[in-house]
Amino acid sequence: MIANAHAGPLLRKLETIVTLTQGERDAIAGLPFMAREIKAGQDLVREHDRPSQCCLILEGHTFRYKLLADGKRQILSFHIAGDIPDLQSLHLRIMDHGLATLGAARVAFIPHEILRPFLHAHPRISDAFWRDTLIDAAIFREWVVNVGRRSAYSRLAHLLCENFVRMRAVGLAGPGSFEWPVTQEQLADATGLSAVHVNRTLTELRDHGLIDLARHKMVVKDWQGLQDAAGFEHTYLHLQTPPEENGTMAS
Amino acid sequence: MIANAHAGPLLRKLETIVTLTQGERDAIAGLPFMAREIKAGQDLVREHDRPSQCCLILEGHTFRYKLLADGKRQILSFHIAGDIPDLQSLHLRIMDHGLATLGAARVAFIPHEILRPFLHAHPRISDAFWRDTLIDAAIFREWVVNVGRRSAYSRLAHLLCENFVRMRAVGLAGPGSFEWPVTQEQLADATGLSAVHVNRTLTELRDHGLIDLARHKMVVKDWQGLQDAAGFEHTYLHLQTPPEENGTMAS
DNA sequence: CGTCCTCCTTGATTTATGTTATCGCGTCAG
DNA sequence: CTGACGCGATAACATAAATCAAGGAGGACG
Repeated sequence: MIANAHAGPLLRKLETIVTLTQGERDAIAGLPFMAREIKAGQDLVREHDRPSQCCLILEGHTFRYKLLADGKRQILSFHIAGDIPDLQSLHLRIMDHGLATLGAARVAFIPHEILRPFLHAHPRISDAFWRDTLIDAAIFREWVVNVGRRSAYSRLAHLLCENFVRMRAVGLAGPGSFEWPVTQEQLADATGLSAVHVNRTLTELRDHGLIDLARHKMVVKDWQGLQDAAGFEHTYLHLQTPPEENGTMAS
Repeated sequence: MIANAHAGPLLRKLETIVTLTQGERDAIAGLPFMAREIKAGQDLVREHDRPSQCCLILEGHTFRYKLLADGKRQILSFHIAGDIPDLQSLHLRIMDHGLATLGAARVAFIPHEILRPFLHAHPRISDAFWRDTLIDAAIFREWVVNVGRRSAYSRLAHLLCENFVRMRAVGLAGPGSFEWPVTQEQLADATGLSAVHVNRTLTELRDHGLIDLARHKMVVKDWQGLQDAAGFEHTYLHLQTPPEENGTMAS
């Protein structure tokens, strides 16, 4: 039994990266998590902040974003329970982007001055975090490809594939669906499209029988078809256990 | 005097991230660099490779890219002397993208089995590398914004700003110009535009008196104007010494 | 139980950018 | 010298996606 219930999501996440010893698990459970409930659409960190702590998502969905001078927004990534989206603030003083909640979320804040010596004392966990930030970067690269070179249709399909696989990897998605409190405007900001065009394209994906997305629930109706539409290959996610062996429905 | 002339670019790069001790400098100079000349347009690593070494750029320009099934290409980043673009291969087995030369280049290959214990023995250098990969990720984020939300005009201007600042930071650009053996097709693949439109937009930037780009030389004629056109802010590059104090021309 | 407010939907029109095609120039191999 | 080739420049035309505009559905809340 772990001492700290809040450690659950982080442990689950880290176990997808490295196999932890019991000592390491205990050490993580011993960290002082200060949990807080955050409402939907709230900023956790803002661009240009100089945070002195990191945010561990315990429950719910968050996203990173940047705003342009003319008010346009670009969403950079989506994050789920077990993620520490601003881990980088340990090494980079100034936030170059914001972090906000999608729906309501539960978040634990961990002070840098705790995390730094902790990682120093546990080099394997430190390596796991390094590996995680490298996977983060790999996902950013794929997003560059997505917004740079794919059609609206493939682009949206690709985003849906990615989220499905990532959520399944940590057990947060059922065999063919997952909860996702995202609006079409947010999908637009994640794909570099307009909200209107996201609506039209989503309708198209629905009409082709690939997905169903309504009332914060995403249903994957034709997983192979969705991957084909997206040109999705999971390599860039660098999963320890590929989706097929991971419970994602075969067909 | 350093023992190994090949270590120069890497030392210069690392010094922009941390201040090294003499012992650390000597240790780096003691690494066994196997230098090789590579012609223009050659692959250094391919997508899906499982490299057992990292590439240190000693001289010249390289870029990372991905190919899509339909033959489209997206360039993900440009790299210069001192960079180790595939450092991530230390932690992520499979390459999720390729690495190729722009013009002719000189490259040193360093085996993983040398680099791993080396970083273990020199935690401050290891931290510097971690910080560098985090800055890499920050640049990818800005590229997502660039291709996702900026007009062709701003987008191209932004790419030029970024390269100018990055090259100045390591002393590879003069006060208002730098060598850059890039073709318009490559600029297109980096910005998610078509080569034809890059040509048009470049002409526009030239006509506005912001830049001049010909015969592999990029001249910044109106640095402030170029930044304004791009909406460029250097924050995301996380430089130790900001451009102004860094020798970039004031006007 | 109605009313506000978000979010979704759909249609008409515009526009930025892509596509296709052609031409000129410089370089380089034979 | 000359032909081939890669690259840059331009023009004509095509189109994906943005923008503008108006409803409509469903929750939240008094």
